[in-house]
Amino acid sequence: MSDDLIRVILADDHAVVRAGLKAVLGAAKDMLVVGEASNGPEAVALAERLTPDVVIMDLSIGEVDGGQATKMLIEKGIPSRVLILTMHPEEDYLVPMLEAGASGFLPKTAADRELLEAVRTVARGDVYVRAEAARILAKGYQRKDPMHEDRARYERLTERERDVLRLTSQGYSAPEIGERLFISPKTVDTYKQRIQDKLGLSHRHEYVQFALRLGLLHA
Amino acid sequence: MSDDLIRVILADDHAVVRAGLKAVLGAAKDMLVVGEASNGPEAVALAERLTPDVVIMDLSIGEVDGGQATKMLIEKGIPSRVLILTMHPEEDYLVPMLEAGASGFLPKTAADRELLEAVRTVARGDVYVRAEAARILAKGYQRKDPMHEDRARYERLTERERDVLRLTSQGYSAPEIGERLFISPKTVDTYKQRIQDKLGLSHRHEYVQFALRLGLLHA
DNA sequence: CTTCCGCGTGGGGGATTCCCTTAGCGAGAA
DNA sequence: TTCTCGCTAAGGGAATCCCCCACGCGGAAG
Repeated sequence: MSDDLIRVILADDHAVVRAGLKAVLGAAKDMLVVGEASNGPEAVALAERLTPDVVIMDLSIGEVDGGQATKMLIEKGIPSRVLILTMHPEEDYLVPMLEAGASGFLPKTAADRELLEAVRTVARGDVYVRAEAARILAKGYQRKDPMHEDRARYERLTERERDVLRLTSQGYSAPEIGERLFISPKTVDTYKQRIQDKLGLSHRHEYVQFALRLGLLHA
Repeated sequence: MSDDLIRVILADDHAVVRAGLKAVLGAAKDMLVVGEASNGPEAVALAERLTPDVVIMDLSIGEVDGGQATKMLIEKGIPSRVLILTMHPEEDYLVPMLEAGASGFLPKTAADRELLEAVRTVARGDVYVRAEAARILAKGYQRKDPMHEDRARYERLTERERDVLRLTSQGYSAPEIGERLFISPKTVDTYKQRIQDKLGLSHRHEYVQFALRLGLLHA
């Protein structure tokens, strides 16, 4: 196995990026690009067929993102390792990707030799994470929990309660919300009361902060 | 001039992307990559020194983005053409970039030959825009004006009025804002009245929408 | 087959907030 | 000086918010 070439699939929706990766990997004598995909499902199908050693995966490749594609690979039992290569900084995605089953994480700002080193590392079955990112692994779990708590509490809300939470955080008053949902303003009041009981949100600004954290606004 | 090589500078903070561009452009007999930069100021300095025919510029390259770097090139009177190459869709950035002085705009999803065609087009002094993006140019100006109007109106507000606008859109009530700014709730009322006079915002949800458009939230 | 609970729906009433008008004061411009 | 601009503030009626309570329905537990 150690004499064989490392077989690699590239999954990125940017043609220039794929070209760049092919150029870099092609210069290495111990690697071979055996396939390319421009979206998530394509990458999964290709990996299932070719069972490469490594899949180099971008995070934002169409509707099915790299994280979902990675999970699919794991669930299907495909033995390929996944190396996440993205323009997003480690802070936001490192931990979720490793949880999804990725074996390595590298920002696109990385130099060529770092990429080759990462590919070889994950091909060996090891996990590749940059030294600077090690701190994230230590700290990251602390600030991910409150986010998950928020999300979990939000999931416990009723459909109507979520409507009221969203609209209230957008600045609508109870009568205005009542018009939109075709219910009485007093009913809206009731939902606000329930939201307060369930989430502990009392003032309106807490609604806004909560909605901002959950990404409920900007819609 | 038509016999000469098209001299190109690459400005992108992603090493792999630069490698990819070099690979693609290197395959073309009529082009030559004469320099690389990984951030905006570096790109400007390099272009000033080498006066290439084309600068291929990414939008998000550090603190000084591609738009600012493009403006700097224009202001310094550097004769190089700028081709914006980005992962962002045309809808959001095409018009602002052309206004900033760019000669071309291409998403990174574009194929190799499209990139070469774009480089040759801007090197000739023409403007390169994809066919699908022509629609944006027709429609874009209609929806960019209100944005500029919003921004312009916001600039006309006084410091205190902006504070109240921001805090109100975050969901704070007049008494709460008064506490934060160390003024009376009634004074906050006054500012809200002025904001309504100047911006025509009456209901709270209009505050939120306005602040969302202006990017005042998420802070 | 009851009983119970979750969910959507509504009301009453006191406290609070909002909206609109009016106004004083200090600093810089005309 | 006089005028304008920005920051400050109050009064009062209308609207909203907050908290407690109530009803009907459908599914789950008993």
